[in-house]
Amino acid sequence: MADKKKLVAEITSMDEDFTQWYTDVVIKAGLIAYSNIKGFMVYKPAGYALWEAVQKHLDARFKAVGVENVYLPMVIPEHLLNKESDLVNGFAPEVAWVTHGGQEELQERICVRPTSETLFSDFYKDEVQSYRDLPKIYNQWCSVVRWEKETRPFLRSREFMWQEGHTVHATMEEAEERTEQMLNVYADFCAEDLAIPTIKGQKTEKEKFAGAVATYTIEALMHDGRALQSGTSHNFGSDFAQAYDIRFTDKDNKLKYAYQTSWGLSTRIIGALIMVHGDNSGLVLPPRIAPTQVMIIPIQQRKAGVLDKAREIAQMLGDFRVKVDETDKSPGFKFAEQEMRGIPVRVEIGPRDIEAGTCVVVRRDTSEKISCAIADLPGKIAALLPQIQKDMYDRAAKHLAEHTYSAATPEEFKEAFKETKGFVKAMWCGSRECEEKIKEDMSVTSRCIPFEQEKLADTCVCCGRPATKMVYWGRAY
RNA sequence: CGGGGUGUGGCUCAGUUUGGCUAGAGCGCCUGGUUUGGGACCAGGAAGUCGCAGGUUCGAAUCCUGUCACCCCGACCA
Repeated sequence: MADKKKLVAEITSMDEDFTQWYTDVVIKAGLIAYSNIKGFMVYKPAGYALWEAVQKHLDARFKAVGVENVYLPMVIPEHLLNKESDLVNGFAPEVAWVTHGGQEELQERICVRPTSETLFSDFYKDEVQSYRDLPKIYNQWCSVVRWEKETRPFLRSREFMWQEGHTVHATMEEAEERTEQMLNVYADFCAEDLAIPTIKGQKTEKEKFAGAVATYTIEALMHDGRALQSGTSHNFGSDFAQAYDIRFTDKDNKLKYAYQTSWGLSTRIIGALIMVHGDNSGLVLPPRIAPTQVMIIPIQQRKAGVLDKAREIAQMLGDFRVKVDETDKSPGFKFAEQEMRGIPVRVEIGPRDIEAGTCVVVRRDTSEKISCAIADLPGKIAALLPQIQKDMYDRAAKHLAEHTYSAATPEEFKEAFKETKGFVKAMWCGSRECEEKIKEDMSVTSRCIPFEQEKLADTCVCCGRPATKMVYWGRAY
């Protein structure tokens, strides 16, 4: 896609400056407006519609595996946050504090949730008494605040929307099963709805969530070769239960600590959507989540019958999310506009077509133009949308495969990151020292220990000692 | 938090070095008309406390001091 002719001016070419390209797309596609407060974004209709689509699909997948939605407070009193030390240490530098209520200074300051493990734990403490109360498979859709130093639309904002699932179980096995199950839900959602292939794996001790026993992740590869953590699922074991005193009486009449998990996916995924599928003309949306799937563009719309025909076609395509661009702009402007916004299919209809009983169908992802009899259009679109969805996934998967490299020796490892942009698979001894040294020397981080392991060599690419795991390394957003 | 940069109509900027007359341009916006198969054209119009505060001066967008915000590059993070 990168070599495709740039059809839209005003968007910086991604080969020239990927960061600027990203910002241009976000703005020109009408997704975001900057607010007056650093790191807080306005979601414009096109941007919010994407989040609504993500919510709709993901929520349906949650419901299918027994998840129930709840809503908890957005603020946490300090003493409650302080109960779990790893969590506090992990998030302390970036929480926002409320110190006053009106004019009065509060006795105890309260923070705006950076994540809700503490609140859920405190809630479950009273809610869970017996094994009969378990499990609880709850989720909430909300926004959280983390006072980041550097911010970017979708990828890192100080307030971001997400869902956070929090579960309690009677056994470690059940918690582990749920942790893996939810990671799979995320991976399937990314692959099937967003057309984004991901690598499933486990975070290293260094990269795992503060307070977790194990963190699983799906890692996606952006067009510029950088990685993006796209969803995470944590198994907390009984650590939080011990800190927050979540105990229940089991079948054997013994008092036991419960086991917990949490899992989240945020508006950051929209950044992935942009950076995996976008091109130099702007956004490219997979049909399944595109708020508008088909845009009908009338040509010479003032001529008698043209607009009527366009509306008639919209009626015919009632099974799809379809719109007619009736604005009084020139056709060229409209084409460019719809391309920037990433609408999967464009249908052109003008006097010439009407006379011939045809229309022109154009794919956003390939720019392919197809002439189609108007009568055949519903069938054509019905076949085309899934085809585009599949092709987009295949292209992204091809990009991922072509930008994943293997390194067996330290030399190969260094060489790989000198030239290549993407993931590098390499063997690792499992020590934190090596992980830190690699980060220091090459400014890349371990992305995950993939579930699908390969044996590339016997020794660690850093220290030469016997290797225990194969790890994906990369530069991350 | 360290390094660099920028604040002038909605947007992108010129003007600041060397203070001076009524603060400009392009894009966008509004009105009317002509247009329409890859970002149309003509005519007219609206819109700016020059980031904010103080100072120097007969006079400040321009000089000085302070301050705030934002952007980029690092360290930290979904």
